[in-house]
Amino acid sequence: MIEIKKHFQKMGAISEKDWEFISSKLIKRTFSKKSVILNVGEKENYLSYIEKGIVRTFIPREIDDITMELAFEGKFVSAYMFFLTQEPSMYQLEALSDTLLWSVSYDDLQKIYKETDMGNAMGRLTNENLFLKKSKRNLALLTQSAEERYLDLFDEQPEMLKLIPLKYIASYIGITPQALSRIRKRIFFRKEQISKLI
Amino acid sequence: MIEIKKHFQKMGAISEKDWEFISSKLIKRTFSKKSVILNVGEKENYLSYIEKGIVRTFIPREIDDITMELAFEGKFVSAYMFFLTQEPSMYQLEALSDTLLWSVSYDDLQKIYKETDMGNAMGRLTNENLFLKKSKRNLALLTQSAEERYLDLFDEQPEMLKLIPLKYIASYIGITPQALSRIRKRIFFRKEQISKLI
DNA sequence: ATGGCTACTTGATTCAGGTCAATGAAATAA
DNA sequence: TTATTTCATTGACCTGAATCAAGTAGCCAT
Repeated sequence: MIEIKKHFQKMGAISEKDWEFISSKLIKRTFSKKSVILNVGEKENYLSYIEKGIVRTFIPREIDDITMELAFEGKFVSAYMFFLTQEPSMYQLEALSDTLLWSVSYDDLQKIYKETDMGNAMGRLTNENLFLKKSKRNLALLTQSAEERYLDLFDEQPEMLKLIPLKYIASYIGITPQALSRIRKRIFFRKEQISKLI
Repeated sequence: MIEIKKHFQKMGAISEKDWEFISSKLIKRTFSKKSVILNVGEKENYLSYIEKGIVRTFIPREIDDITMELAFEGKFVSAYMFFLTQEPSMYQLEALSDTLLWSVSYDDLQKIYKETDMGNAMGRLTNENLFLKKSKRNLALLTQSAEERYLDLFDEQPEMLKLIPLKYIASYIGITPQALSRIRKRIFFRKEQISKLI
């Protein structure tokens, strides 16, 4: 819980009183590897901070899921779109490894917004960050090839990606596992060609 | 300016004092059709409410621009990603028709956040809406075909789209004008077939 | 250990959409 | 009004990634 406090303090000072109120609303939740955190059709009642683990957000489909998000330690996770609207979630959330979350419920978050001084400012800044993240993903989907998106993802999350099956990564960058396999092969051969020249 | 006040009042009550402060920061800006509102490389200093007109946000490229957003009357517009980071904008903003904006500068908005009671709450809610919009676009890009995206856009913005050249719509849904032309033809022929059956 | 999953790779084929090029139709300027 | 640019359509061809199908390799679980 100390971690999450630090996260907020980076955004601006929190009074002891506010932190006491906020922390009293945080619920500790644990999930074992491969367990479901949220099912499709359910209401997303939580916004959660990942203390430990990896969470995949996806739209389940018969043949091929669509991975919307891969979230790592130190980040927030939620079917946030459905958390905000409180409509049934189209997304499923799943722990890709043993996971520890600190979660705040929708109602409690509204209380935090109302009753703490920093609540709305924190909320605004958190939303700004989420907006930036979505915007970047959007930009990538519209301007980059699948290969570029794969290489960028690798730059950003080198170690974490090793822990995630390739099929989820493929789905996240918007292609099939087969296509990713071919892209990886192509990248590998290019690297070989270059190393021969040296 | 009355319109924009109404927009905020929908989100929650504003005190007269706060509204006075906020409205004193609003700058009226007008742009004639086809004029540039923001150039690439410039700092995006404004978040603007569109009282009249249509604004296109795009990444200019030699052959084909990439249209990131089409914004209509009653909505906010900004190269918001670069407004938030205050980094040079990758986006260009252009008026597709004669346009009237009410703009607030970055510094003034920070003052509004600090000095009004409702500022952060408004900011949070505005950011939530922007996040939802981006999320929906993301979802559409990942799950729908170009044809589906075109039909959906048509459902959402039937009259406004008539005022926009097809090439911008094509670019917005992520395809070339040629591809859109073929999609439209296909849709048209399908409609003909159906009407023959009746 | 071994039988059954699941993940990954590879090949063949198909398809949506891109690219290049030409033409017609509108809008804008002279 | 006519000239010029811009926009939309159409055709021929190409390409990246999807789909279908088969095979291999690692990973549990009994």
